[in-house]
Amino acid sequence: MPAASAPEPSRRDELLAIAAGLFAERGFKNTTVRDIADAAGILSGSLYHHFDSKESMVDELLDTFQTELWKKYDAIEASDSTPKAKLEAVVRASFEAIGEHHSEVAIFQSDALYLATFERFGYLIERNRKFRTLWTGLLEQGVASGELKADLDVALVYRFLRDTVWVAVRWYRPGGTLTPADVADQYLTILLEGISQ
Amino acid sequence: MPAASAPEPSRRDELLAIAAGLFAERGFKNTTVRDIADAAGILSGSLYHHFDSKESMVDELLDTFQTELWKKYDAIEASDSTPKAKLEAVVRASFEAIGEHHSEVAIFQSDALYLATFERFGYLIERNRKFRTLWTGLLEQGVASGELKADLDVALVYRFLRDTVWVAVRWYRPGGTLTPADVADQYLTILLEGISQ
DNA sequence: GTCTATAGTATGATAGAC
DNA sequence: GTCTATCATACTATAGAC
Repeated sequence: MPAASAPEPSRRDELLAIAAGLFAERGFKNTTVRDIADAAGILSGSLYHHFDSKESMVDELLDTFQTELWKKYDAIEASDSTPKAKLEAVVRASFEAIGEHHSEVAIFQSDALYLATFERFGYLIERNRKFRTLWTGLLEQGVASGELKADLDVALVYRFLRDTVWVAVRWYRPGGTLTPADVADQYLTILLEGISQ
Repeated sequence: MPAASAPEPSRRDELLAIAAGLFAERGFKNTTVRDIADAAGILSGSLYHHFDSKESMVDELLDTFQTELWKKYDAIEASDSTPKAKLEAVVRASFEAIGEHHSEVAIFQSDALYLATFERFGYLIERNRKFRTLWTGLLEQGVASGELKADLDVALVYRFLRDTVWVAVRWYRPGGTLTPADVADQYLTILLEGISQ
């Protein structure tokens, strides 16, 4: 019976984590099943005992991560904070996701556009729409409530905000001196107050 | 004799432009030489009359674009504006580059990290270093001159600014209603003043 | 759960005719 | 400048032994 505090990862989970690291580092298409098998110390054919295909590996990674993220988003949306506070909360939750699911976010940033061209990954497009609806909604409510500037171009600020948050996965390294909360604080300060003296 | 106002593109230039569009749209690795040839209406073997390899195509695209961009950066750096004005100018020049060399910027954003692992593309790493030196230098000078907030974390603001500018290539479409100058204006306003009321 | 062995395909690139 | 034809290699995936 494994200790409750450290559930033993199954071999399958280990392999998936190895694949995630490689996909994140060099891209889905640039990672071969042989690369994954090599990194795991087995032969490529053995991978197919655990997974149907290379695609199903990345599918499982992205779906699991997004499901978890949306639990947090839904809770924030359902809370009774002000629009601005909700916006800050979803930004913080997103930076936390970069800290906790670094590989998955990196894969999503690099390969989602390509993967979304296959029917199998159609859910990526649907989730993207839902994401935009949530974030632009909060911006619009913030403008309406007077917490944000009245003359904002919401569509443009949305893209600015979205990109600013997720692109941080390119340089942020979990386990360094900066916590996700630190980065979120600084990003929100810049976004809300600007850098001008 | 071709008209001076519209120099005829050579067949080679046409092929390079076709390759650029495909690389930008689906990534370097996801684009095959057959894809490029198909799009040009020729067979893949014929491409090798014009280019040594697929790599040399992307090499030429990135190098040409970066050389041109650095002419602008160097001129801005050498001007006698204030640090803040120089910073605004390099941001504007970068958005202009997204407008004028959309495919090249997109390729750079998607594939530079992967390509830089080959010696042939070592210049990408060197240029990246030069870029960071220029931008962080301007931020530091802006803080020193009192134009920017004194308590800025320059390294973090640099990454924020850099990513915010270049990642716009993902959604910006040249020829739409927004000019690069429009986008630059809005981005700079957010960056300098923030979105808080 | 992993290995051996291999099928089937896609890919970058080349040689020589037209 | 393009085509025909093809090579050599790399890739995903499968079948069956251990």
